Amino acid sequence: MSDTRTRILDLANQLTQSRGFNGFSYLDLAAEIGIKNSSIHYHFKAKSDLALAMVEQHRKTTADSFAQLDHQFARPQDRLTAVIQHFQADLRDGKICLCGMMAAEFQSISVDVRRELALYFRGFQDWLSKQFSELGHQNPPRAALQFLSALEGSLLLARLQGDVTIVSQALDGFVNG
Amino acid sequence: MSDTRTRILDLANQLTQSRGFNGFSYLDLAAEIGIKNSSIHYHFKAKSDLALAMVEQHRKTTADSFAQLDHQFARPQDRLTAVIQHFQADLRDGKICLCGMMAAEFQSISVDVRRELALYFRGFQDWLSKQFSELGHQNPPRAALQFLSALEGSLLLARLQGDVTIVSQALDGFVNG
DNA sequence: TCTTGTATCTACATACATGTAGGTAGATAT
DNA sequence: ATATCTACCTACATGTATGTAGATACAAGA
Repeated sequence: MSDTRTRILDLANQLTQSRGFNGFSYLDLAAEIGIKNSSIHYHFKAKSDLALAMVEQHRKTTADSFAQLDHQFARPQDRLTAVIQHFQADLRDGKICLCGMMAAEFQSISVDVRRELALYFRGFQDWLSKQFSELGHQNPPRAALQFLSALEGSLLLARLQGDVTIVSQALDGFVNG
Repeated sequence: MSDTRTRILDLANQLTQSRGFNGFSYLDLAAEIGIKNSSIHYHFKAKSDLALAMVEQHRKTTADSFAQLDHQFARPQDRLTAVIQHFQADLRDGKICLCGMMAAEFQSISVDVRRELALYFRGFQDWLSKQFSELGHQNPPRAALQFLSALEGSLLLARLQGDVTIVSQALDGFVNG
């Protein structure tokens, strides 16, 4: 895999997180990377192929991150806190969850990408569920869904209001009391 | 105010809720209404004017709806349930919260529209806060923020997974237990 | 050396989005 | 009757998005 391909994916990731997948073009990518837009087509024939590659890659790196958190922190609360801080860090650059962004663009994406997105959220929810299970919650999958929903929604509100603490406010019931 | 202007606003509302504000064009509006795209410009000089008019109108109709719920239902729980059912009804047509959708498109909208969106969410949160206050919550504004975040996030997840019950699952802690 | 693959390029095709300029037809007001 | 307003129109300008066709430079393998 060429370095250029990686650079395209990374840049597309950033732009999707800030502007949405429909918020940038191959011309934007090409200009920033310093090649021609037809060269982007060489790596990703259609933009929908780029979308699929992005979500597939993001699913994998996210799974890795979860595995890493599992052995980095002994307490589930600390893992959840780390997750929250991760999203807050992106938020400071105006970036929100890649897959949340694409979920908002649901109508314009292919069924392949939709399926991949659904798998991402399922993986996220399953991992959260394990954390709440360890914490002794009576209904871990439910708690996981509530955490995930609150996270995605609060990211939208926090960015709009320019206040990253909105995310922690929306989620503090899960990691504390 | 002409009937055409109203039809434009209504259609733009529906399309924003399903495809996002950047997911339709003046040509789409014109084709559906049966006029030319330049006639849309007559009513809304620029697309950003349309955005502003939409959010302003939505703020007003939402405020009216809240006032109506207040005297239609005696118990705050019933009002919250009605709100949830309202969003679930839209969801069955593939439509999610107008302002949630536009919040996701944050980067591409003008500061005027951003301010109007922020006012919408503030109004929503304030009303929710009153409900939780009546219910004896210890921190009503916090509960309101959590409800609102979970609502917006669960709409994205529910639409992606094609399961409206995800919304009630994400919010049942607020209206029950 | 010849062939194949990789990564890029130039040039073009097609479509759409956003708007502007200027005209028209009918209603209303003076 | 004349002037103005409302709501629409045709025609066009400009820019952008997505993508294709075909050429080029260069490296590696048979």
